[in-house]
Amino acid sequence: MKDNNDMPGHLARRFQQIAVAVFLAEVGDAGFDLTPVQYAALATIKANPGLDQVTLAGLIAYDRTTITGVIDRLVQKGLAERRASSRDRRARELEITDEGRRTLRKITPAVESAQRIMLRGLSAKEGEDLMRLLHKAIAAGNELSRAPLREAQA
Amino acid sequence: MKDNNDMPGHLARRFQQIAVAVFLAEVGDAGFDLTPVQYAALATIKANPGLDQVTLAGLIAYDRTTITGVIDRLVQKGLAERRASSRDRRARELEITDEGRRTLRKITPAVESAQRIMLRGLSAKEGEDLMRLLHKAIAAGNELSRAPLREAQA
DNA sequence: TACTGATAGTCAGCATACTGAGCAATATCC
DNA sequence: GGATATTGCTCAGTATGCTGACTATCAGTA
Repeated sequence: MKDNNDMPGHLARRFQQIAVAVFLAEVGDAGFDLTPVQYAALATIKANPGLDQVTLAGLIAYDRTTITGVIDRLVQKGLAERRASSRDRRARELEITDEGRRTLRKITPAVESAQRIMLRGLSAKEGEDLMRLLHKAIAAGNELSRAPLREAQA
Repeated sequence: MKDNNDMPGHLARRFQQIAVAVFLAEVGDAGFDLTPVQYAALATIKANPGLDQVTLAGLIAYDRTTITGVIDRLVQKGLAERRASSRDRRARELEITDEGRRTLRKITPAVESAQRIMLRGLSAKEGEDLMRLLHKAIAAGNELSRAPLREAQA
């Protein structure tokens, strides 16, 4: 019988599990309390000032019902702001705060360190291969989840 | 600046996200309501009759606080049973039911189909490479999460 | 302009995952 | 044998991530 540990789905779960643990440990050691999900959202808000929640969700492949809570927590920590949009009264425009910018800058080393640690069992070439293969598999499966990656609108 | 989508942690999250969606879709289409996590637990109970919860958790790298709820749901669906252990009154022995065995047998094609679909963007060799690299990275990071993989005790 | 459909966001509910705490039972050490 | 440490399990609390439903708003069209 095929072992669970030989199924790609199970490997995906374990790699993600380790990745999250490593991220939280590194960022925590650096003195910050930010999850991988919150980090990605904050970095994307910084890179796309004034974007709305649906666009943000698309850029990082989060479900729109998940992004609500993530932003709630970023706002509550004073790292981001949520404003009503002037062009579309349904939408909320997101901005990073100065505090958010400071936090992003300070945790960057920890985040980069975490990415290295998750690949520490692999050579540089193997790490690149893994990234490339994950990219390729993800691109092919992008539309299969409820929260696919979406390019920003022009 | 490095894009989120080039970080291994983010790729891990996306691959897992797609893997879960594909699994639920395939198994759901086959007429069953079982999550990837519940499937792995049930298959492992079947392969190791009478094991206790901590051992089960170790075999599939789940946290011990997570396994409680997973087993609750398997028991509630009539797929597994939880009995007091005779040797250790703290422990619970787990058994698969006939219904659980039937379910496992019937959903196997859907589970296998799901594993193929998650790799559909890759050639056979690329799929093998991805599995091998994930294995290697996971082995090196095993102890970094709160729920590492553990071999069964002799 | 009124109708229709689509879109932005939220909410309730459920299932992972984890932290940290606690209880009961077992194992170990003196 | 009794104190101590460890182990198996559970629980409360928090954070993703999803389904499905709902409101408010917008866009397109008859």
